[in-house]
Amino acid sequence: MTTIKVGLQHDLTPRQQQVLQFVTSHLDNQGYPPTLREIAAHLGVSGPLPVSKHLDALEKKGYIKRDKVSRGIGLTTSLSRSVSLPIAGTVRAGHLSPAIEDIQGYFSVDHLAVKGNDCFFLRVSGDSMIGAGIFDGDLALVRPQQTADNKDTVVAMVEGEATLKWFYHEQDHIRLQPANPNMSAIIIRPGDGEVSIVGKVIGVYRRLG
Amino acid sequence: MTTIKVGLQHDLTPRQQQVLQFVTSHLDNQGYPPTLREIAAHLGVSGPLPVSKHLDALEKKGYIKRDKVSRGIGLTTSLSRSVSLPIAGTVRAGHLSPAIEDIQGYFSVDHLAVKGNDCFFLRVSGDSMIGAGIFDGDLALVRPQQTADNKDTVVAMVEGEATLKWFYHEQDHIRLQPANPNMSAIIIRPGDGEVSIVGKVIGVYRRLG
DNA sequence: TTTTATGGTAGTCATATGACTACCATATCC
DNA sequence: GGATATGGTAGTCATATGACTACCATAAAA
Repeated sequence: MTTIKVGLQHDLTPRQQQVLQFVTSHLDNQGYPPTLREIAAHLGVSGPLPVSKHLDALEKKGYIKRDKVSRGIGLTTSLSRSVSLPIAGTVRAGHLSPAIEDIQGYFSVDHLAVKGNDCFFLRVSGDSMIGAGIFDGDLALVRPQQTADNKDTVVAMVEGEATLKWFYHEQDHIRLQPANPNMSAIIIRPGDGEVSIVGKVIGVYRRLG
Repeated sequence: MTTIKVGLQHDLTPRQQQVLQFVTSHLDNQGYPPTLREIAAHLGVSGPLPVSKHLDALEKKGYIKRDKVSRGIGLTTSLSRSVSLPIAGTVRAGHLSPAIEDIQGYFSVDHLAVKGNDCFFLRVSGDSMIGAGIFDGDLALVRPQQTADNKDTVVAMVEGEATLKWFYHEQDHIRLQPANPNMSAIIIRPGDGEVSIVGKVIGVYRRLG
């Protein structure tokens, strides 16, 4: 029971694990795969041939894909695919405030959590979405889009300011509903000012402890 | 203010954008970067020199990092590190249940969110931590540890089963407190059974929409 | 024992590849 | 007009690099 095996690659020999790990870390650090001789140097062996054998074994076992070109090593494991997205400033979710500012930093997230390639994070401030489990300080993953469906959590620009609310389109108006019983909804009717949906919140990340 | 440049690459010429996009897609598809001549062929130009110029421009603008080796192109965006962690099964946060099972999959998260290298994710089921903004279906990022401080959210093994609760050490007993007024705390006194802390919840990821 | 898989040394070879020179065209900026 | 940046053609060159041959050692399997 309960044993958590974190990438142990049971069917690999220790040497093959070493090679795979080096290739992976080289890709992480340099952005491109190592040459056979670079791997050889890391292993402490003298020629490219043993390395080539190990890579062949790794390919046969399905861990990598080789091409007959320089640095022609590709990881088949899409495990480690992630996307680094900018943290685009702060949204005041309680009271309205200047909203989205410049990029504060970057945060990586699994590519499966992201749809499209223009998503970004916003750091939430305020308690207006507390009922939706979105707290002050959380990172909201936002996908830019102009439309929204009812009950979507959206970032809406209202009179030049960004708000994080539930979105409801009702009859002749849009209701921006905070998930907090102490706060009241904002009703926007045509002509009340500029209202545009910046995007939809498709994920939330919170750090604890 | 307010301009969100999410990979829009405003400061790139169309040609430079083409190059960057090709490099990115080549990395996605092949797992390693293209050569200058492969990029040239894609652009429809005849020699490596224009490509080299474009890559130099991209490096100067901070989009890539070049090395003077074959395929020595690394994306700076992927340099912000992430870690792929296993999703180690399900924790029933409401009622106690068999707890941690085998690995369901993997999920990448920014390395800054992880302390240590033996963390893992648990998929939450149940509503017992709803007051802490941890909902059914959320991914809880767990750092294994034996100790816990008061008010920490922990994964505790109680009589062979895993629970997700707030941890309080009081006088002669441990109180595992659900963040849900409809549920009552579990009091464990020495001799009541095996109680061990599996780990502390250091992050929560939730997918919306 | 023989075979097979793993893991290694030493070295050769063809060529893929980055760097470079020389030159040109077209814009934009001051 | 002159300077500068972008974008390109044609070609050369040194070497990095994958593939290969020949040979060896060890351990496990048949």
